[in-house]
Amino acid sequence: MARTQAADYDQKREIITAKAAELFARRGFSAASVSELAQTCKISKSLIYHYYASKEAILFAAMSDHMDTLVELICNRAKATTTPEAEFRSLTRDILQCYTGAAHHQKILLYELSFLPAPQQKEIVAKQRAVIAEIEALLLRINPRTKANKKKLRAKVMLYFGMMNWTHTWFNASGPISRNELADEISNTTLCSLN
Amino acid sequence: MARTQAADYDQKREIITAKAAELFARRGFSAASVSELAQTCKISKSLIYHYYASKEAILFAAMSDHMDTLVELICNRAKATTTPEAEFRSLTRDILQCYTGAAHHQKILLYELSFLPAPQQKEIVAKQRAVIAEIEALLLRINPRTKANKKKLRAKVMLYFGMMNWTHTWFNASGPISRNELADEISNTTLCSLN
DNA sequence: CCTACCGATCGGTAGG
DNA sequence: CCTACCGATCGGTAGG
Repeated sequence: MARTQAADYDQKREIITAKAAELFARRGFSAASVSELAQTCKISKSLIYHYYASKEAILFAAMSDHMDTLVELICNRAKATTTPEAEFRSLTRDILQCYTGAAHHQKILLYELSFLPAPQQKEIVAKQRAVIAEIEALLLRINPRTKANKKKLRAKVMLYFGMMNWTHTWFNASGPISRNELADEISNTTLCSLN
Repeated sequence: MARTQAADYDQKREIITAKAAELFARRGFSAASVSELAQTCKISKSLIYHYYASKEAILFAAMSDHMDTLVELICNRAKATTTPEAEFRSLTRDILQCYTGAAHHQKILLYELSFLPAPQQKEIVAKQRAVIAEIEALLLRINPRTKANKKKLRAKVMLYFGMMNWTHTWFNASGPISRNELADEISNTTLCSLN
C-alpha cells in the first residue's frame, strides 16, 4: 500500500514543519533542539531526519512556505479593477492578515534568516526583493511624480515594511484596534507621505 | 597596586562588553559561544567569568548600556525652546544617530531580549516603555486632538518605532540617503499622519 | 531489493 | 590570568 503511506508522508512532514516554525519562533533557531522538536511532534529524532536532511533544511522549508504565500498574495494577485489607492489599501489588509495568521512563520522570517546556508538565504532574499519591488511599483502608480526621486521612493517602501514588520511585537488582534483598522492606519500614513 | 588594577579592570570589562555586543549581533546570542568571545578578546574563557557571572549577564550589560543612553537622550533631554514639532524632528534625528552609531547594541536589543532571565528582561522592557511614553506625550503636545483616541495615538507611536527600528535592516549611512534625511522623512510621515 | 521507522549511541562542543 | 577539566547536551547517524 505504497500510496496510503505516501499520503501519510506529506501529512507528517507538514506537522514537523508547522511545529518547527512554532518552536523556532518561541526559542530561536539556535536554542531550539531537534530533540525538543521530536518530543513536541511525539516522534523519534531519527524520523525527523527521514523527512529533512538537516535542522537548517527544516527552517528553510518553514520560511519558504510562508514566503511563497506572500509572493503569491503580493506578486501574483488578480488584476485590480479599482484605483491604485484602493488596491494598495486592500493589499495592505491582505498582507497584515497573512502576517498575523502565520505569526510564527513571519517571526522566523524576520529573526532567523541568518541561520540558513548562503544559497537558501539568497533564495528567500530574492523573493523578499520581489515583494518589495511590487509595493514600490504600486506606490509609483499611485503617485507617478515619485519617479523623480527613486531613492526617496525606496525609503518610503522600506518605512512601509518597517511599520508592517514591527507589528508582531506589539499588535494584538483581540486588542482595542482591529487588524483592518491597523492596516488602514498604515495605508493612510504611507499614502499621505507620498504627497 | 590595587588602584591601577581597578582602572585596568573597568577597561577590560568594557572591551569584553563591546566585543560581545558585536559577536551577539553578528551570530545571535545562542549561536555565539563564550569561547569565541574569549578568542576575539584575546583572553581566556575563565577571565570572562571573572568579569561576568554568566553569558546572560554579558548580554544584559550590553543591552543596559545602550538602553540607558536612549533613556538619557529621550527622557532626560533639555527642555525644548522651540515648537513641539521642531523638538520631535530634532529628537528623531538624535535617536537615529544613536541607533546607527551603536548598531550592534541596537540589534541585540531588538533580537536577543528573550534570552535574558525574566527579571533583567523586565528591567529593559520598563525602560523601553518609558521611551515609548515620552514619544507619545510629545505627539500629544504636537496635536492635542489626538487625546480623543488614545488607542490610535498609541498605534501611531508604535508605527513610528516600526519605521525607526526597521532601518537597521536596510539603511546604509554611506548610501544615497543621509541619516538626517531619513530621520526627517520618518518625522514627516509621522507628523502628516497626526492630522 | 525498497521505504519507513525505531532505540541507542556516535564524535564534538557547549557553558561553567 | 591560564590549562585542564566537568556534567550535559548538541546535531546527526549507526545497525536492524
